[in-house]
Amino acid sequence: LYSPANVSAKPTNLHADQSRIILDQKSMMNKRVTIADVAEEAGVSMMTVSRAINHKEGISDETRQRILEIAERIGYRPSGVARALATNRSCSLGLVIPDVANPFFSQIVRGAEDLAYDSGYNLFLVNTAEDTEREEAALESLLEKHVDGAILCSSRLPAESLNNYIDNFPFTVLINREISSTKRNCATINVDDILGAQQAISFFAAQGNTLIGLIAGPEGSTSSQRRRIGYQKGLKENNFVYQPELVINCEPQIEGGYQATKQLLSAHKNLSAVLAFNDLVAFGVFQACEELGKRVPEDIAVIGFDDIPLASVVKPRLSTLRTDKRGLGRLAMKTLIQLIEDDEKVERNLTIQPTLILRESTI
Amino acid sequence: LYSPANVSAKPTNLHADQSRIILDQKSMMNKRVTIADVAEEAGVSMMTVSRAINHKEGISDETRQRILEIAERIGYRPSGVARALATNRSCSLGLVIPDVANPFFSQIVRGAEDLAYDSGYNLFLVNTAEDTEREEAALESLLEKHVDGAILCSSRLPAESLNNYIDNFPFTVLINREISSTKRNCATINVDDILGAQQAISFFAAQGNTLIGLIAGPEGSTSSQRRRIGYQKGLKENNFVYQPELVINCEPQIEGGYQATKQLLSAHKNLSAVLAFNDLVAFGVFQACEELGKRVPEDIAVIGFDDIPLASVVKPRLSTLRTDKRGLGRLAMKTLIQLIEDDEKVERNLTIQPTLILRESTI
DNA sequence: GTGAAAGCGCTAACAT
DNA sequence: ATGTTAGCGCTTTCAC
Repeated sequence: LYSPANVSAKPTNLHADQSRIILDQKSMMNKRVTIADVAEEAGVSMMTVSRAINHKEGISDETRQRILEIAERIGYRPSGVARALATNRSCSLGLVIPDVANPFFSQIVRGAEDLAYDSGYNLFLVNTAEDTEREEAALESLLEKHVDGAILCSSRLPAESLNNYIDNFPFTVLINREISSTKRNCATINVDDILGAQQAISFFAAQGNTLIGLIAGPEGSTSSQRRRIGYQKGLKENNFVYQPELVINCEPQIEGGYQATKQLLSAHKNLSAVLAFNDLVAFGVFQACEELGKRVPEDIAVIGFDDIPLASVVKPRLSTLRTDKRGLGRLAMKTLIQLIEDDEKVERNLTIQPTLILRESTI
Repeated sequence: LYSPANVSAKPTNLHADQSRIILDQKSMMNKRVTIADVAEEAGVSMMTVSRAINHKEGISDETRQRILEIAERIGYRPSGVARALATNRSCSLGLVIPDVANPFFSQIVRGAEDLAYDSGYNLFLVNTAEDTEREEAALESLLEKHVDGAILCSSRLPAESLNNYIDNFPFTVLINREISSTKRNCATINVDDILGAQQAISFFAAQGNTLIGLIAGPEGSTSSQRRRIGYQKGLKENNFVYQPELVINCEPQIEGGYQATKQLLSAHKNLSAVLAFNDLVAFGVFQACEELGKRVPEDIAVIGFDDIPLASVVKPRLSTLRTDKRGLGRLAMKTLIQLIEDDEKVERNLTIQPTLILRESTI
């Protein structure tokens, strides 16, 4: 029955055949190849396999090599789920934004995902659609998914609720949102809207404009409020009088800018410059000017905010305050990963500066 | 020491106090509140708790209610990781696209994520950056994460590799990519690029154009190949001669279209119409035309593909073959979920038609 | 350098 | 209607 000849004849093949049978059975039953399978095939314990695949020490190079080859051969793939349960680290992160379809946010997503990928994390993406309930539901689901951290972009959550979630997540990074007290597990990154608006106004002033309007976007938005403050500071800086009637709120899309501009221009026909809440609103300004027979930039100079990709494509090409959106996404992700990796010296409150890009909508 | 009086005096409070101590200890040690804590607090077995929180039957409404309240009170949150390990279902899905920053894909993402959210799934988003290695790495990571299914968008993977991944994922939906053999765990959704391109060419022909160029996008892309076929069919249909030198490949962004157009126009100065691979490429065509002093549409008519939001905003407004991107994303997600939920009658090969939208870039 | 045992938090299958 | 047992696939801790 058991002859030495048989065994020594083709031991490897026998072994391989046997394992193939086992693996075939596994695949029949739709079962994963596990660390136990690798261990059995290699004739070592599961621990040794674990050490090999995780590149931990305390194992000879020779056995590691052998185990790695076997793992490869029998099609072993580690289970992130099991690993997450055992280690309490999922290597998944959350990114919560209002709307990926908005080019401003999609650029942020791209920057964040790039870095997450480079760092070995996967990214859960969630859209809130500016809906608080949906945002809370999303955060709950991320909490259940055991994410190692999350980036929240332009969160509309009330302060109390937001604080509560920050406490529940291991780590969070907030984009364009401030919190009252500094927390060890939370960092914020804000675009310096005030400075940006100031720059625009100063530029307008230097060009000899005296009557400068602001199409201010949605009243409730933090960015809108900050841009209005910058507008006021810019006027003061240049010794102009702040006239509230030259400021008008609107929806942050093209149509909003169009309506607001028509209203503003009908009341102030000698307006010579307009700062728009964002680039889309600025496109609305263009439309209204065209309709009213005002030339841009000869009659009216226009500056937008954000520099979305098509700002440089529309006619006239739009001058705007550029935010490096992809860089912002990368920075947020870098900060999050630093927090996770317990980097002591990571800055908790970052500000990034927009850059004034001059194109054809200003002289 | 132990007097019945003490016990009966305020049993509930004692219990509550005790549990609070336990929970405080837990939170001190940064431990999760588990199903076992709820079970202990409620004085039932873990199974009963499990049944309660999962709304399974075989439990009285009364106990379910009581357990749910306790769970809520002590801050229990189910562990998706543990559940995934036990059930072999993660409630996570993967979405693999070339680039979220591209408005075509970001709209698809939005549609897909909306439906995933409604259906109780979370979505891992991955960008491939048109890089095959990165795509494979992404798929590997999704496999490790135990996703219940994945949507692959415009995959550049060689057929063999793609087939292999399809076999390894529980379910996949392919967008804009075909496979040789129908598989039970895979569906495909394709935009009818051929028909779209044909329509465009026929329209150009009807307008009296005789020399029509194609800025064809990336050579490896399926869409590019199909659009080229449609271009050829369209020419043939209208009795034009196919001249390969009027077709030029490029990167699928503005810059690519710009470069390609400059090249094409310098060699063929009498070109009177251009079909662009997508809207971004078409914007690049605009830029090049402007630089070369060609008016659109008077000197050159342009049609794009996709109809991204700003196609209707640029000047001139771009005529284009519209795809309902958000609808496509929703359809892909719906199909994936149907596959997962073992819907027998789900169609494995879907095609959606683009619509020719005429604006100002054509006469 | 390697292995055995226990456990992460949950649920399927089988009791009762 | 509720409880018990035995995992899911991996890592941690301690032993050798």
